[in-house]
Amino acid sequence: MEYNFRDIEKKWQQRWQESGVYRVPNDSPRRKFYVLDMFPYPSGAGLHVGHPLGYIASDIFARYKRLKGFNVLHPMGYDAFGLPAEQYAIEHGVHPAESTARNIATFRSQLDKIGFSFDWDREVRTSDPKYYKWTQWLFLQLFNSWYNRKTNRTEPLDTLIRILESDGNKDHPIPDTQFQIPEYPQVTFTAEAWNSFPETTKQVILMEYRVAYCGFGEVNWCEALGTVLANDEVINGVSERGGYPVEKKRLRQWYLRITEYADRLLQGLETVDFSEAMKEMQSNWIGKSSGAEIDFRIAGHEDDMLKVYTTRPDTIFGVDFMVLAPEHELVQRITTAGQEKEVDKYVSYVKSRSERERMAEKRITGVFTGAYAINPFSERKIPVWISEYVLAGYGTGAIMAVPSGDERDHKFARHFSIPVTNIIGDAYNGTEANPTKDTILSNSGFLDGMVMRDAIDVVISRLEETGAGVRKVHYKIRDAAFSRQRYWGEPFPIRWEDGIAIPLDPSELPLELPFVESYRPGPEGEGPLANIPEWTARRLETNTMPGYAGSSWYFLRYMDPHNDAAFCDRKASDYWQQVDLYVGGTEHAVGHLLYSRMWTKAMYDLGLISFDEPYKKLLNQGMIQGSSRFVYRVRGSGEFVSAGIRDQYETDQLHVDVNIVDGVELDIDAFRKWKPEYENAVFILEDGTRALPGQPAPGKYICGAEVEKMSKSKVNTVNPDHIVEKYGADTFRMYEMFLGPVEMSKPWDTKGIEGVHRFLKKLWRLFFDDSGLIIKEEAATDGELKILHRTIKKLEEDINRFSFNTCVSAFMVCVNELTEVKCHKRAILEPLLICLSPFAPHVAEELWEQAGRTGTVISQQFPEFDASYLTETSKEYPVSVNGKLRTQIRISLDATQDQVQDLVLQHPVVVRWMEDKPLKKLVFVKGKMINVVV
RNA sequence: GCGGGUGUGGCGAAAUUGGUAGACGUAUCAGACUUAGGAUCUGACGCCGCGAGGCAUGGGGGUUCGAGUCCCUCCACCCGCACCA
Repeated sequence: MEYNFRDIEKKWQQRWQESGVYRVPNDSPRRKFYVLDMFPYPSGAGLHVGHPLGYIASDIFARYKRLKGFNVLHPMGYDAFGLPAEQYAIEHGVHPAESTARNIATFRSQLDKIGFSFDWDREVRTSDPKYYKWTQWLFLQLFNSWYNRKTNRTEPLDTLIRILESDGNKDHPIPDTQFQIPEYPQVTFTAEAWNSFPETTKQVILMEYRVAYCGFGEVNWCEALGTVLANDEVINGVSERGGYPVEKKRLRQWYLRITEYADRLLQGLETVDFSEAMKEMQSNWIGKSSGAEIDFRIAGHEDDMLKVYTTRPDTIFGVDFMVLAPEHELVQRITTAGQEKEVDKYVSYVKSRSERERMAEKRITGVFTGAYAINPFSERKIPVWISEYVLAGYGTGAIMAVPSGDERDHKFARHFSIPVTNIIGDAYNGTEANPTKDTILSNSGFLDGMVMRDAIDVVISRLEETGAGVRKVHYKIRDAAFSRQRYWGEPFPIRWEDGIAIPLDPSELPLELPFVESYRPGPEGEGPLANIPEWTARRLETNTMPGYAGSSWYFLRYMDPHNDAAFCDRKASDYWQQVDLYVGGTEHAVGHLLYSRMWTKAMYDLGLISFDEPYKKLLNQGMIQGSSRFVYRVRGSGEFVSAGIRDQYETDQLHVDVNIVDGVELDIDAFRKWKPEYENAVFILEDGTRALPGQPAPGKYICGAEVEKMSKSKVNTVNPDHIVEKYGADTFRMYEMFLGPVEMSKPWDTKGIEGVHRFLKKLWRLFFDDSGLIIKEEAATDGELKILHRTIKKLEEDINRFSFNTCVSAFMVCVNELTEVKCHKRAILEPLLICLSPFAPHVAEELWEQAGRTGTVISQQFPEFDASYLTETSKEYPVSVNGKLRTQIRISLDATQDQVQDLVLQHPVVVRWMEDKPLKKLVFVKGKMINVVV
C-alpha cells in the first residue's frame, strides 16, 4: 500500500471538522495554555509559503501542549479593517466589506489545507459589528478615564472631577502643554475656579486629561492616502503603505495618551519573555532619558527665559553657545536688528528643505541671532544661534551646546570659529569632542575636581535650589494618533455638540459603519463619513479608528468570542489569563505590540482584567524570502542568453516565474507559453548552441538567481496550495520547520522538500510493505527502545526551546535506524506516532487507525522520556592530543560519585588540574567526556 | 554613528552546561535493481596527502588538559534606530 497523502489528508481534515476535536471549552479541570498567532490582514494576494511558517510553529506547539494534557486555546481570526481594502475599493469600485469577505474566504481555504488545529468556532473579524461594538466600548472606557500620576494608574474620570472640585488641579497639572483654550491660558486653577467654570469649559479641560482625547496637534499627513498616520507608520519620511510622502500638518485628531504609560511599558519588558532585539526596539521607541531642564536668562529680555533640556547638566560650565531650532518661538523676539536679515534668510532656507533632504545630507549650517543667554552659575554671556540640527519636536527645541563634550556641538563650533571652553582637562585633545562621564571637571566653578558622573546630581540639586532648573525625565515616545480620515475602520462612538465631545451611551453600540458609494475624503481633512447627510445630521465624529484599534485587544475576544453582554466574561479572562506563547513577525515591534500592551495596562487598572501584560512569551518567526530567477535578454533583440555566457552580450535582466525553473535550469517550453511575447523566443544556451522555437533544445538554459523578498511583482512567490497538492500538508509542515530555526529568515527552496517527503514515505513503509500492514506485537529489544527513547528525549528538549528543525532531523534519524534494524513493532511505532502527530498530524492519525487503534492520536498522551535506555556503558577512546596519549572515559549517567572516583583511580592521573578541581566537579560532568592523561 | 543579531562543507544546517565538529537533508559523483526512470536501495562526498597523517568553525590573539562554544581585538553581512541634546 502506497502513502496516499491526498486521500489521507482529505479524510482527516473532514473528520476533525465533523467531530469538532479542536473545539476548546472555557471550563476544564486541566491546566490552560494559550497559543496565539498574530492574526493576518486578509490581503487580496492570498498566502504564499512564507505566511504559514509561524502558524505551523504555533500549531506544533499547541498540539504538543495538548498531548501534554493542557487545555489549549489556539484560535485564529482576521484583522479586517484597514487602508489597503479601501484603496482597492477606490481603484476597483468593490466595497471593502465585499473584497474583505472574499479575501477571508481565500485565506480560510488555504489555511484549511495545511491541517491546523484552530478552534474556528472562536474566529473573530475586527470589521464585524459584533466585534467592533466592543472596540468602541473599550474606546469609551479610555475616553472616560484619566491617568493619575500620583497612584500611577488609569482611573475613571469621576475621581479626577472630585479632586478638581475639592482641590483644583495643583496636584494634577494638565499632562502636556497642548492646552487649547486661549480663554483659559492658566494651566493651574483652584477648586473655586473650577467650580465656577461653565460646563463647556469644564469639558474642554477634562479633555486634556482623558486617556483617549481629541486635540490639535502636529500630525503626519499623507496627501496621497488622504489621512494621518501614526509615527510607526511613517518610515524615513514616507508612508509605510505605498511609500508616499508625509508632511507635518496641524489637525484636530484623536490621540491615545500612551506617553503616560511610557515608564510602565518599559518596566513591563523585564517581566516578559521577548527577544533582546524586540525589547531594544521597544525601549528605543520609548526613548527614556533623564537629565534636567534649565532656564537661561536672556540679556535684555527680562520676560523671556530660554529653556533647554540636557542629559548632561554636569557640563554647564562648558556651554559656549546656545542653539535654537529655527522654528523656535523665541527666535523672532530675541533676534537683534543687525542679524534680522540673516536669520530670516536662514529660516526660509530651512523651510525650503524637506525632511528627507535634511536627513539625506547633513550639513553644518546656522546663524547667530545676535542675542546672548546668561549662564545661571557663571553669569557668562553665551551667544544664541539657530541651526537645523536642533529639532523643534524634541525636548524644548533648544539646546545648550558643549563643544568639548559633544561631537555635533564641536563641529559646529569649529565651523563657525566659536572658542571652545575645555572643562575636562587632558581628556579633551582639542580636535575632537569627548563625551566621557568619567573624568574630573575643571574650569567648572563649584564643580572643579568632581567626577562628571557624580556632578550631575550636584548640579541638579543646585539648579532646583536656585530655581534655575528642575530634574526632568524625558521620553521620545509621543501620544499615538488614533484617528484616520478614512472609511474602512471603526466609527468613533462620539457625537459633537458645540465643540464638546459627547460619548454615545453603551446601549447605542455598536455604532455601525454606514454603507457608502464613494470613498472621497470629506471637506477640510475630514473622512468620507462627512459626506453622509444622516451621519453629519447626528453630528457624529467623521473620523474612524486606525488599524491597530481592533488588534489591541483581540486576544481577549478569543476567550469569549460570542459574548454580547461584555467584551469578554471576567471568568473567561481569569481562566485563560495571558497569552502563553505569541507568534508573529518583528514588524509589529513598535506598533501593535506597544499599543496592545498599553490597552492591557489600562484595562487592568480599570479592573476589567486581572493581568497587565498581554503576552508572556513572544516568538518572532523569520521571513521566508523568495529565491528569484532571471533571464537575460540581449538588448534590442528577442534572444535570451544563458547566465554563464551573458557577459559576452549586452543584456537586460528580467524576472522569470520561479515555477517554470527547475533549480536554475529554465523550462524553455513553459517559458514560451508563459507570456505571448515570448512565444517565439530564441535561446542562446550555456554551451553556445541555440534553441529555436518548435525544435528540441540541444542544451540547457541557465537562469541567474538572487534572494529577494517574496512578492508577486518579482514572480518569485510559491503558493502553498501547489506544494500541498504535490507533496501533502504533512510534508509541507515538516519541511517549513526543517528549513532552519523559526526565528531566522531564509530563502525558500522547493528542491529540498523531497528529503522530507521521502522521510514520510519511509515511515509509511515501516507499517506497510507490498503484502500490506506489517505490525509485530512482540516485545521491543533494548536496542530498539534506545532508539525510541533517544528520539523522545531529543524532542522533549527541542520542542521546549522551539528548535523545530532539529526535531524533524530527530524523526529522520529515528526512522532510518528503525528501518535499518527492520523494527516493525507496535511497542516502538505507536509512541513514535504520538510524538510525530504535532508535526504531521494527518499521517499520524491514519497510521494510528490502520494499526487498529480507535480514537484520535490527539487524545493520547505524549510519552515521557525514560532515561534507563539511554545509559551508555563505559567506553574508551584512545586519542592523541598535543602528542600525549589520553584516554577519554565516558561515565554512565547514573554513575555514583564513588564509581567516578574508582574510574579515575584506575588510571594513573598525572594532570595537575585533577588536584585543583574537587571531585565534585567530576560528578557534575557525568555523562560527558573526561580527559585523563595516561 | 548607536543598539541588537549572525558568521561552520557547493547549499540549508547540527553540535543544550566547554568534551569524537559537520548529525539530518539537499546537491554532486559512483554503483545496484530496472525496458526505462524524475521510483527504491548502497557507497563516496570539508581541505591537503598515494598513505600514515596533517590542517580546518570569518581573521588574529588569549584562558583551558581540551574552545565552534568563554575573554580580548579586528573584519564582513543582516535587522532596528538615527542630528534624541
